[in-house]
Amino acid sequence: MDIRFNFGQRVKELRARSGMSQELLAHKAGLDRTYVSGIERGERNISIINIEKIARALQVSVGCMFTGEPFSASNSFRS
Amino acid sequence: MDIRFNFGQRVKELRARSGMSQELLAHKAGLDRTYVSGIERGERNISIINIEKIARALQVSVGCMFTGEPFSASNSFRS
DNA sequence: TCCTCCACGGACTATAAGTCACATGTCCTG
DNA sequence: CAGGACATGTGACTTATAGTCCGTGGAGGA
Repeated sequence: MDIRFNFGQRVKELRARSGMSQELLAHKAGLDRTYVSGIERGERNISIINIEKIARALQVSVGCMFTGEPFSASNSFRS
Repeated sequence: MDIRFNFGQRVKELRARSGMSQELLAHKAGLDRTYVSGIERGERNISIINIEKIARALQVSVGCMFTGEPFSASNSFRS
């Protein structure tokens, strides 16, 4: 499976969970709406800096973006 | 603070733990040795596909690359 | 001295970032 | 039904930078 697709699905899931539109998420992350759309569709090979922007906008940890865990519990220890 | 730096430190840590040189890691990941060097020094804005390549080469989950967890305990995405 | 490992640079090429116009579809409301 | 507001998909495009390939030099170990 393509990690871009999985990541996109994860973004979509987390965004839906917080009730945001692509446009609002894009605005919070400082990105373009169509760019976020491309990410969710798995068409963008997003870089680590933009991954972090998305995570921040979604209010989850970056690690959380790559797990099925509902919340950012992954950073339980350390920091 | 800079996610590139933190990611680089994490790569360095995991690589050291598995006793690989930058060159070997680069070869396993299918990347250039100077590029891996740049990543570890926090100078590279690596993309998600290459993050996955590095994770694979290090035999850990992608999520593991962003946590302090020693092993790939949480694995929801798979190839 | 050789050898391995790594930081770092210059010069490229490949591709991500970022933006736009427009299309589609849904759900309203007059 | 026509209209408007809103959410999203999509192709095309330019600019910025990711990523490669050549190298040098230094530290440390055998």
